Amino acid sequence: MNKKRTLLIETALTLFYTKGINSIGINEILKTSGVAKRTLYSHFESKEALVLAALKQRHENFITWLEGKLSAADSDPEVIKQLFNALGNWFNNKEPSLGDFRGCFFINTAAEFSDKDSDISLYCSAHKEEVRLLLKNKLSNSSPVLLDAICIMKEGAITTAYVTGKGSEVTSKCIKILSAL
Amino acid sequence: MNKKRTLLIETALTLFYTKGINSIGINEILKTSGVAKRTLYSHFESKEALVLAALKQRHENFITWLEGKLSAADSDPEVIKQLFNALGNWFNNKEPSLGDFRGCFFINTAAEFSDKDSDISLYCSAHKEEVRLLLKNKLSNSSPVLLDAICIMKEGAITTAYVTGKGSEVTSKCIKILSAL
DNA sequence: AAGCAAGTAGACCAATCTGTCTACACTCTA
DNA sequence: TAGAGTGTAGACAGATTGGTCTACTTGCTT
Repeated sequence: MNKKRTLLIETALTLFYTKGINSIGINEILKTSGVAKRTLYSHFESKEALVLAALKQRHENFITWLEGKLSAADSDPEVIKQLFNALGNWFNNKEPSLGDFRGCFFINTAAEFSDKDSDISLYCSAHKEEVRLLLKNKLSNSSPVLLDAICIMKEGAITTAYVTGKGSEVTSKCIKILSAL
Repeated sequence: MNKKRTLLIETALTLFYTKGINSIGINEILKTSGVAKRTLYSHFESKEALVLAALKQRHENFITWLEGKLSAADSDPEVIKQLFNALGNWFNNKEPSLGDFRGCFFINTAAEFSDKDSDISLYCSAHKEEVRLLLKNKLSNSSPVLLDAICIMKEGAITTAYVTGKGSEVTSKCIKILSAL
């Protein structure tokens, strides 16, 4: 069934996200999941196919999570507050559905794959576009500048939290700054 | 002399930055630079040592470049304008001293190395700290919030430009947003 | 009960990885 | 002119990579 397939994707996603795609070999995914190599290659034609499946899984997890976090927000300031508070939780490992924080999986993956035209890089770009669209639909369409500001600061907050490790302070600063706009 | 050493660092930096550290083997650096393997290992005790040297080189290049770009700025709005215009040039490959744009070398490298306590990850974090310090010294110390905003938006702009490929529009948006603060 | 799909374990392959080592060549200086 | 220092070319080692293949087992369905 797709039971093994699902297990492989979940295992791959966890390992890829926590260690980086190039640092995780197929054999490690097999060992962790307990699945045989033959089975993996009957479900996925290559490691790249598995990577794409993991990206897709993460994308769905993230979008679902984000929609949930923003569902109660009914005004622009409320969207900002809910969004960055949720991000702050994530940075501090208080969002179990997103796993232990190690930056944005799509930014990290794009950093590992230099070919901009590869399916993997294109998927990372498309993910960001879809998150932007989600936020756009949540905001009053009166201020396109606010959408830009939120998206740019969101990326900045994630990157800053990951690279510098100071994730606790960043999000409240973002809320303060964006509220002043 | 340190001629070979310099050549190795420059070659390594270019290759690491354009392709990613885990995607570039020692042998490729040797082939490109024309240096013998024995020579490399007489100058650097491991690949990691070479990576650290390349990071240091990039750090110095970047700081020098940034200081040059901000030297004429004598007010906060001027700093913002010069900074993000310079970043915009970088994104559009108009800053030869920084090489073909492939995001921030330090963010990309941090994404590849998951161990936060490794020398490599620590160097990436320290680089961001030093850039922040440089900007702090350039700004009137009356507004700490502005410094935060600039730093977060800088990271967001770099990441957005790299992952989505839309680097042309981002920086002018940043200037507009920050000027409204 | 038969047969097929989906699984397992793991040997194997060719390539690539970092790093070591041998053997030799050049160039400066004492 | 002798020796030290720095370089070269590349074979080699041992581990690991993604991926293929054989031979066998399990479990569902008709």
